[in-house]
Amino acid sequence: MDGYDKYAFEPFAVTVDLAVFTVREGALHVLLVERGQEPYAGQWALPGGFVRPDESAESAARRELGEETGLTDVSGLHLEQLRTYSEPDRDPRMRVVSVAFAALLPDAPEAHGGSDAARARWTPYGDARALAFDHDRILADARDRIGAKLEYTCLATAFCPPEFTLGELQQVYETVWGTALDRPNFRRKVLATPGFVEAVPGAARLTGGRGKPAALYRAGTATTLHPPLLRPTPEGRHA
Amino acid sequence: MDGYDKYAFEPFAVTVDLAVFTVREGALHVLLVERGQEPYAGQWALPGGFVRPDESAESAARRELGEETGLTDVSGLHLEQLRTYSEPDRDPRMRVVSVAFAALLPDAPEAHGGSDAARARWTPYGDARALAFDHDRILADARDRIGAKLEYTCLATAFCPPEFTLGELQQVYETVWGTALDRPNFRRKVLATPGFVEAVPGAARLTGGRGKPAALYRAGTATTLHPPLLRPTPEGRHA
DNA sequence: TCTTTTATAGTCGTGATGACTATTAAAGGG
DNA sequence: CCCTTTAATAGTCATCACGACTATAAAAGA
Repeated sequence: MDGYDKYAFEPFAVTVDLAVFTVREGALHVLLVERGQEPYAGQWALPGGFVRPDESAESAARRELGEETGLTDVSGLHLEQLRTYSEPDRDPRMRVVSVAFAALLPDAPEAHGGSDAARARWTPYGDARALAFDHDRILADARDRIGAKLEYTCLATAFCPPEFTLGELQQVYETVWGTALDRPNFRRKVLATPGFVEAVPGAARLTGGRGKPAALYRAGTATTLHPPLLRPTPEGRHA
Repeated sequence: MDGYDKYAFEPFAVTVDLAVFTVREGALHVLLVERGQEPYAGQWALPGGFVRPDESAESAARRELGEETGLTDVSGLHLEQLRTYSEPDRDPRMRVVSVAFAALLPDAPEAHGGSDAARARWTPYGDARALAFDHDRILADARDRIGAKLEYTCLATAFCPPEFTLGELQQVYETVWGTALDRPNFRRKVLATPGFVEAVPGAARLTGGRGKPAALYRAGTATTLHPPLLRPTPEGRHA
């Protein structure tokens, strides 16, 4: 931070880009917007925008999250900074440094498109390819991070509505990781971790299903998982 | 990224700040520089500087790492992006967004101070307080991250010279975590993890010690620890 | 009523790990 | 030159977490 007058510094534009995830119909979906102008006009991109003079990147990200999802209250949603992308040529017009965020939504309300980008749409993760700028990489990094954090945090409940069944929670893991989990073992692990979930006392149950109704749970107060809930290893040795 | 012409955007200065760690004499040390000018003149700060027009934040961070440590070759050192700090008031003069990095050094060569900051010094982590700007927080975040990554990565070898004993490796863990570890158990765990370390075949040994000479090891090819090497939990339940 | 479906309960064996004890190989002091 | 100190290395043992199962319960639909 020394040397403000020793080195000239170029002014940068600073933006935020958001990888907004939800689990819909057993598949991981991500919110994309269609670009209306060059460069990459007509291509899909992650929602985002410029950081304004009076706000931090976190504030800008949450503001954009509200604008792009059309939700009126985004204060409780999980939003975390991923990393910053600053390759000199990542925007063909000018020097743009982008702070990337990942957001997790429980339900999947149809995107209505905010003032900034009217054509926002939920897209299955696998279909989100050939995005504008370096957004393919940002999106892949975001998914990697979320998948890894499921192992050692209680983050999975951020994908769930306020009350949920253990089956729904398990489906979050299976969807993000792309692997099947043993149901009794998953149940044992979740219930054995204090503060991960807490039972809804009213013996409530979920309607609509075919089999035995499932008990409802709420997210607990714990934030980390000790010991972690490791995803099954396709190859290699260990536990 | 839409709306380049809809919203005016303020130009930002973009800097990198580095939390450079090493283990020296059984204590975690961090590289600090003394500020020569306002604001915070005379106070200590993390080394860093402006990102230049033709380089990414990663390039700038590695360049600064070389300048501040005085090392001629920093290409092999561990350097990772932490997160970006962008509070509007973090620099009293202007809007500065800083991308923070953590770097790990094996040996602790006395800092010689580069062109940018002549007064770089290794400081015990506990003594690094009241730093300029928001560097107290950056430094704390950096230590948290490094400590957490020791659990599930092979990062600890980045603190060690090319050849090291298991005792030295254990001291890295104990120093960063601030806890004592059981030596036979640590040894069993490290050797049972394939690719963490590999024995130096020449039955080499470390000189200078008092007791039985220790075998030497090199860093292996593995990067992650499965299952992780969890730090002992002071409170609470689990493994 | 019988089958299907899903949630929940429990069992069993193995591997990882915390807490130890024992042995080996050096330095240093008397 | 022995004997103590120091540190590395080699075990042992019990507990716990977890993967792989099997069994039971409670609903919907035929």
